[in-house]
Amino acid sequence: MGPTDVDSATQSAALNRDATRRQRADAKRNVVALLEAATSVFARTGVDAPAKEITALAGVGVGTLYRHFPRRSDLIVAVLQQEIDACASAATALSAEHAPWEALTTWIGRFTEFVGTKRGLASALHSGDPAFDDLPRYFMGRLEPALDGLLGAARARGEVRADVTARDVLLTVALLCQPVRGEDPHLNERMIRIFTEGLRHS
Amino acid sequence: MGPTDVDSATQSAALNRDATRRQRADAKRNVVALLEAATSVFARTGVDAPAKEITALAGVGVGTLYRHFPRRSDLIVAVLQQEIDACASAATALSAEHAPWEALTTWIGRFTEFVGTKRGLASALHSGDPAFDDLPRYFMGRLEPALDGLLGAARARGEVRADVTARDVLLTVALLCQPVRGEDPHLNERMIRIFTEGLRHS
DNA sequence: AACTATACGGAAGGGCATTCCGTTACGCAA
DNA sequence: TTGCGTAACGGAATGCCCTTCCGTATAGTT
Repeated sequence: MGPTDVDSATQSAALNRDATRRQRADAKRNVVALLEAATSVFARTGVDAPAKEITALAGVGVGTLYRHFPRRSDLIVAVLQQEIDACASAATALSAEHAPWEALTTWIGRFTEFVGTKRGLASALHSGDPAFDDLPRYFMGRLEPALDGLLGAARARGEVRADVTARDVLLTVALLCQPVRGEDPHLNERMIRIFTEGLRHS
Repeated sequence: MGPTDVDSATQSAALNRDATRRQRADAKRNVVALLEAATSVFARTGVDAPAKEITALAGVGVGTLYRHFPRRSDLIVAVLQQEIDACASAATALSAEHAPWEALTTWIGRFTEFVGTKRGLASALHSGDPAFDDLPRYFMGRLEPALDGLLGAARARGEVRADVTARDVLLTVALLCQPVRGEDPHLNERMIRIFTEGLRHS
């Protein structure tokens, strides 16, 4: 995690502080520590991990966590921001390098890997919990336009049915990425491949 | 809910009591009250509803709930049993009345409606929580053979790709049934239709 | 009517999320 | 450099919910 990422995460976490923004050095350090701890814990235990586990690893009190990330989703968004952004920009790269259909399927694979790796991201995204309201917003805000480009190109060539939106695909794949207990981990890839196949045919 | 259903639910709840099974009348009454309350609460709040809400509606103590349904899934299974069974037997009826492909897609529609209506069933089905272990077991035990018949018939005619199992389809559709906050409710149907379309094409 | 196993109810125990507030220490200004 | 105002800290306290446990009540039998 480079310094740039940290800065942007810090800014998003501590939303618009007033003009004379004096962000104290210790506060900044703690935000970084929390983000690193959360990244590690989310990867291991999933996004539902107890808050205490994160604060313990970061070496701060729970109060500090809640100060910087009032809602759980704030923390999750901050952790995932970089990865979501990377995924979004992969779309433009792919569309430059590949034919539309291939770019589309490759990107879906990339996206699948991303969501599937983040335990619980998908279910958080679709949970009814209002605490996660911001996550889908950010997620969609970045990825919908990205996918829309790929989808539009393929559609223009008649390679994709016309009645499917980027939003549809994003939501579907996100749903299909959810790991199923006791099932072959490749199940999800297979399901997504079948769905993708369905995209061609009206 | 007829007396037959109650009996079967009661039996499943109080697993193999010994030969001289004396099920007390008050116990039976309470089981019925709990099932009715749970049905109502699940429909309103979802399967994650606090246990207390159910016991309060049933007019019993929490201890009574846990006696009859030691794990949460026991209660959910009991509530859903009839509907799962109905869905399973619809499969044989459909395969008798329709051509394989049509029977298959019709049944998937039926199944979609069933899962989609039950708030939280899908996520309970896929939650990591070991308390729900029995639900997928029962669910699969009943529905996998049912769907397998439909799928096999369609596959025999070359109307379905060979590399897809009943289990795959069941899990996928169950995932795709999950309602997404703030999205068109028809989204799910649409996603499932696209997936189904993908089933035809290898 | 007495007896016994069954079942009841809710208090107790424990975990986790979130809030609150007395204490700490950063950073500016004199 | 020193002192002050305030951002920020930490963790105890609160509250919700799940689950267990056990003293009490009662159905059903003799």
